[in-house]
Amino acid sequence: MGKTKILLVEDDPNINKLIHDYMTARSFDVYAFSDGPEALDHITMRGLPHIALLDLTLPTMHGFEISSRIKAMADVPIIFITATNDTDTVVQGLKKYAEDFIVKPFELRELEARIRVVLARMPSLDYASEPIIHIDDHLSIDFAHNRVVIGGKSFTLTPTESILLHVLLRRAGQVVENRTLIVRAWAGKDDIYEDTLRVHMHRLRRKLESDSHHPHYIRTERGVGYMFTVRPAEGITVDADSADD
Amino acid sequence: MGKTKILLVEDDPNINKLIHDYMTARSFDVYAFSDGPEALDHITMRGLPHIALLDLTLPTMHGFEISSRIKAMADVPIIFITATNDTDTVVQGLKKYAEDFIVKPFELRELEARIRVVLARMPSLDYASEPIIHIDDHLSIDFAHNRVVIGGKSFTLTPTESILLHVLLRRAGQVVENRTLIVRAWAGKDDIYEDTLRVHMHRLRRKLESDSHHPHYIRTERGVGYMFTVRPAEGITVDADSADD
DNA sequence: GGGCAATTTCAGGGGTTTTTCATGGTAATA
DNA sequence: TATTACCATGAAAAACCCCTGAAATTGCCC
Repeated sequence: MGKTKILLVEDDPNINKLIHDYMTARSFDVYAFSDGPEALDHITMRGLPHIALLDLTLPTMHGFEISSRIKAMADVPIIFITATNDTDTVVQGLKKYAEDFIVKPFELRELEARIRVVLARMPSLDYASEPIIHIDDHLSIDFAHNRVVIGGKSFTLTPTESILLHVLLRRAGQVVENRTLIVRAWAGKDDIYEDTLRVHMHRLRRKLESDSHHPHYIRTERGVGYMFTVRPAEGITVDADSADD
Repeated sequence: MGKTKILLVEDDPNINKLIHDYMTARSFDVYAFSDGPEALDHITMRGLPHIALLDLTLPTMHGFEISSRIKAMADVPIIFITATNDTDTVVQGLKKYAEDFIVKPFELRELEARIRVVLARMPSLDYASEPIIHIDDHLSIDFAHNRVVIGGKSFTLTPTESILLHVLLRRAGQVVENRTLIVRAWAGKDDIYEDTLRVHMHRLRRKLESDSHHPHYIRTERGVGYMFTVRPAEGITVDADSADD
């Protein structure tokens, strides 16, 4: 597996170069841009990064906007870099979009430390590095374009479905609690009920499960949450035999 | 589910009270202390919080020290509150101990936002990430997937059974009182009778005892409670220490 | 505004889990 | 042995959770 990919969007050339050089020296792969559209184009072409560092005030597109677009594709962690210390902005950003917020001027060491903390909490990010993820012979997923290909057929995922699938995939083999799924897919909102989650899981299943009564990929853990399972070969060890109840 | 529990350690009475009152008003359960030892005692007595807010400079115990002790018990997320903006301290803290760092003076809204972000990105501090526990040659337990494998057969545990087994296992070799089991499995509810507990223990036994008349693993201590016993020599080592009520 | 896609709410049904209840068994005590 | 308190067990009722389709709502683009 390759290096960790950082998407950087910062219009001040000096700061941009500083971050780029420092992080590159710390053996990250840094893709640096000075405005939102180019960065989003890059994602469309080359796939998702493991983490995004976004300045807030940019020439044509606000950092929040970029963040929304990225989050509509997948659950990519975001750190905002900003010159303003305005509490409203910070709170709004944290509530709706970001995993962290760092205020200029800052030291690069601190930025690095914060990046690593965030990444440490986001397991299995290898999925984000390949433009197209091949789950097995039947299923492959392209998060940058919100598409799944299953048994030759191709479906478009809605933004919500996309995030849910991404969160599940990132923790493949572990049960992801309903609460966690809701928090990640509907960050900031507080009036989302489990019923809503169920409906979305249902439609996600309809797209990638051939037999929805015996789901192959997405498993329900009653009372807890859902789990993405990668069946036979690699993946997790679910003990050879399972006679089940 | 109950409220989110915050452990607060801050020796400045004003700030302490401010945070306590604000977070309580935002419907968190706040356990506030002015020094490390009392806070750690509280954990030993009353169980782990969902998140800890720690000041760095405290009378007898440094915030880093408290953090180490807590992290040694469980993966509880930590946010440091500090007056210093020293990068070395921040970096060191983030690297080794904390999920986030907030510098005084700060607005309570921002603290709340950061708490929520940290909680949202934690993989849930339940027993969801423990590895498979091998009790002996016949029995192994996988709490992450709520399953037991006994003599080649695999059974799924219901949530209640899972909790009960988990509590018993953590104190393997000791008798766990009925009342304790009830508090653990039905935290918050107050109309649970021992009869109910017995029925659940019965069904737990049916799943992992081959001869329910002569139970091998779960022993009844008449008038007191139940005890999980690991028979011969090389049983498992279930952490000697445990912090519960 | 009209149309379209996505989201959310709602309600029925099915299955599982939890709880209660009733009965018989077992250990301690006098 | 009789009594009492506690426990095991099965069965049935109640509560709960999830699936699913359909309708209502929202949001966006032309």
